[in-house]
Amino acid sequence: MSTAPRTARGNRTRAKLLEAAEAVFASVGYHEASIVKITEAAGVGLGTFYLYFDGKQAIFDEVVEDLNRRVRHAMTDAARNAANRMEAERAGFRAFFRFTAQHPALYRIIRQAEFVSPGALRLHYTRIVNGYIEGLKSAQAGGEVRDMDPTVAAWALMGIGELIGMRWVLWDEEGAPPVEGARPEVPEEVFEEMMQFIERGLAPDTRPSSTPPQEGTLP
Amino acid sequence: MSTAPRTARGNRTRAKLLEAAEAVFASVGYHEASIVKITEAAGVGLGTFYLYFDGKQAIFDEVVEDLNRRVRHAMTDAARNAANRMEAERAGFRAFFRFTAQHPALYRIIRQAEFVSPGALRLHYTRIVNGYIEGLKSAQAGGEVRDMDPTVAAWALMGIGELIGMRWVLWDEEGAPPVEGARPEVPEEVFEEMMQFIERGLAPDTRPSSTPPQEGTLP
Amino acid sequence: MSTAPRTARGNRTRAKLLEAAEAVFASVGYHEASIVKITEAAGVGLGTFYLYFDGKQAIFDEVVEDLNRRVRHAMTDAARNAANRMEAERAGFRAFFRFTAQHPALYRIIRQAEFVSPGALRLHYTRIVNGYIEGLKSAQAGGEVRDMDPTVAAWALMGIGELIGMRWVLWDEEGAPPVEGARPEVPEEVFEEMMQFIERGLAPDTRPSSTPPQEGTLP
Amino acid sequence: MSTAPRTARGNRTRAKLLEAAEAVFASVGYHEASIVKITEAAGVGLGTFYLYFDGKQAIFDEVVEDLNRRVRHAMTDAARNAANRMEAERAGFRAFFRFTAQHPALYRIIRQAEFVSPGALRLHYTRIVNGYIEGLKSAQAGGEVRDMDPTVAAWALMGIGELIGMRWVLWDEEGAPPVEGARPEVPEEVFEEMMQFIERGLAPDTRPSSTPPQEGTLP
DNA sequence: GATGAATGAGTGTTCATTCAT
DNA sequence: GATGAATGAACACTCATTCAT
Repeated sequence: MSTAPRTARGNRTRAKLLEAAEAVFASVGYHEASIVKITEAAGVGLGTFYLYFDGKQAIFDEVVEDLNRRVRHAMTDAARNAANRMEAERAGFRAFFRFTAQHPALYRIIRQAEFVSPGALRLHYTRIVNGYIEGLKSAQAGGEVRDMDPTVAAWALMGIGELIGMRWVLWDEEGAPPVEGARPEVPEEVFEEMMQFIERGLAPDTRPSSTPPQEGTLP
Repeated sequence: MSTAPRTARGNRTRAKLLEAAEAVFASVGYHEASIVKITEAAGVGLGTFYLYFDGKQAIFDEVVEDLNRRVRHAMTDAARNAANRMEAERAGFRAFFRFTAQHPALYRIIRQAEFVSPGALRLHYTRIVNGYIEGLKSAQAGGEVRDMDPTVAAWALMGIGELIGMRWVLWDEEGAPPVEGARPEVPEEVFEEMMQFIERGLAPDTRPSSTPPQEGTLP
Repeated sequence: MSTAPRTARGNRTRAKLLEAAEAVFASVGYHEASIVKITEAAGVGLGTFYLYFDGKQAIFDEVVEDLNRRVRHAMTDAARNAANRMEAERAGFRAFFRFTAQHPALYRIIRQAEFVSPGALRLHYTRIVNGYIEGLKSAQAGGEVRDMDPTVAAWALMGIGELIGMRWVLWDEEGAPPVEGARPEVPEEVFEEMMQFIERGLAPDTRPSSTPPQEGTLP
Repeated sequence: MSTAPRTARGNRTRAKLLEAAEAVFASVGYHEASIVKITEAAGVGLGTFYLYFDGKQAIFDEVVEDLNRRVRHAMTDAARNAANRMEAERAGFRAFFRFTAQHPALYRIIRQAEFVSPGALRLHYTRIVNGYIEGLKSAQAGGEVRDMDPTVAAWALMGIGELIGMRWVLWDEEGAPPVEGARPEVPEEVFEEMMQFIERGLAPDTRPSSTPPQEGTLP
């Protein structure tokens, strides 16, 4: 059974392992990632691994957890000072793509999780989606978003972000399988088109018939 | 080196292997799927496998290829007799979800492909997206869809379908990781909400300023 | 899951492994015996082992079973043509020591079994003891052995054989730990002393005072 | 290299380790017993172990030594105030079984010693047997035991005690492999049958026909 | 005197692949 | 065309031992 580190040195070792694991999982995937590769990348002995983690699964779960926490923080931080809901949405998506660009691990690891750790996978998506849902609800309360089921909308947004990110952040132009390292973010035009699509999908109805006040301005 | 079957018996054997492989990959994933499991499921000898396929990767690629062809046929078939573009879109999505429900393998196998066979993964998405793009282009020509970049729209649609499908088709309610076997399709309300979202996102502008005829009705 | 061999070649391989395992277990003990050592001794590939046995424990159990069967056969065969019970006992013990001399594995493996496979250990002793018990019972019926609890007597005999065998068959004079290879049997004087001890322990009472009644029935 | 403790505190630590080791070896066997388990059971740090013992083997040897000393003391103490040789024998066996019941470790550890520390094993048996031999010799001098080779007799007694003890002290009725904890001693009937067997095996010849006094009754 | 983080050789086991039948 | 016995590289994981603190 692995133990939490009790010393500063132990804390450092554990962190090195976690970081190395993220990199290795991201670059070769869960199954090709051997403990030896991880410990070598971390610069520690093989046995050391088992001082801090119960096994390959365990560190994988922690990596997923960690990435999930970080991407959500990145998104909420970015959305914090937005003027309105739509600005917040844009900021959130930008942060998401930026994070993806800096941590390609996110996608690659999450996709592996399907078979490796289904629970972790669901938790990951659910947490992000829940963030969307909350945002959408308050936007609906403020009249900024039309009255649709926020859960459906949230999953739709998640899907849009996921595949747009995959296509424009992860896939290098017509190239080889993506590897680690920083990547360009989503091109501005693409981002704008995507946001237009989302905003229209969520926009409240503006049918003239439903806005009597304007009619009052008529002569 | 594998050989194309030369006899009718050989054709049958090859088909049995392909079918078995799909089932095995879908239920336990690529890495847990051993050649022995596949040949046992197919009811043939272990050595026979290598008469028809060059290896595990090779049969995996063929399974992906096969699934991709089938899901696209299902979608285009469904959309064929649609009255207009939006009807076609609805029919396509429905077909996509139905196929997913009947072949959970689709998702599960595709997600594995990221590391196993990146080329196959990209081909899969690209082919479906290309179908969307074509449809969107012709809809734009007919004025049914607004003038946005059809590629961005296509990837957005793909993402929506992917995650809505994952959430409502593959995940059993609050439960264990999805396994094989047929599942319920997406609930009607969810489908409708999703389609509303998409339709609004794609709908041509109906700004009064751009529709002078309406202005003429004013006094 | 291991499979029974289906071919003659497979049968040979399995037998080679079993024989090699007996030798390796006997010479270095269960824990030091690695599968590699066994397969090398058997002259087969490492992976081949798992075609025939489920693991180290499994082959160990089979080796114990096998040794047990053989030692019992050796004993009953030897006792078969004995004139009377006591002759049978002597023949049985001689066979036991001879077997031990030729298969030092017997002792060494059995002693290991305590922790490795307690069930196998108990079965081993119980089976041999049961043989003794039966023999003792019929000897009692014939008046050759006094009326004591045959189970207690059987375990006592077992113990005598075990430790006399250990001392005179397995331990080379004042020397290093015993290794494999044939050894001298128990010296004749020791054997004779031991049998005397046993025979007296089992001999029926011959007090004249206890049999006069029968004599009294004579005319 | 381990050091003898120099302080009272050190003495206590060493004793704790020895006690813990006996318990751990007894319950899981030599190979499953890890130094960590022992130090945890002793309530000391892992590194501390190597302050007092050179390694796993070394502490094992000490545990064997210790158990051997204690069982012999138990036996000689019990036999000390016996009226005659046979009483002493009975008392010794009783003490042996009682010790076994209270320290199942004895058997379990001894059986492991075969491969772990063959020297320790031989020393253990030899010491106990030597005690028997001495006792038998003096009994022979006193005419209480017949004139047989005392070494053979001693090993026979050892064997009887060993297997009767194993069967009735260690094996719970028809049950699972024995674990630690106190156990019932050998049932009285069994003990009595065993002693009868031994006494007859050792008893001096008392054939009336061979006793000259009777001859004197002849005319 | 005491500690526990670090190490890496060694183990059991799996499985894609080959090839003689 | 079909088979399955044989192979060995590769992996996750354990644990006795060392040593800096």
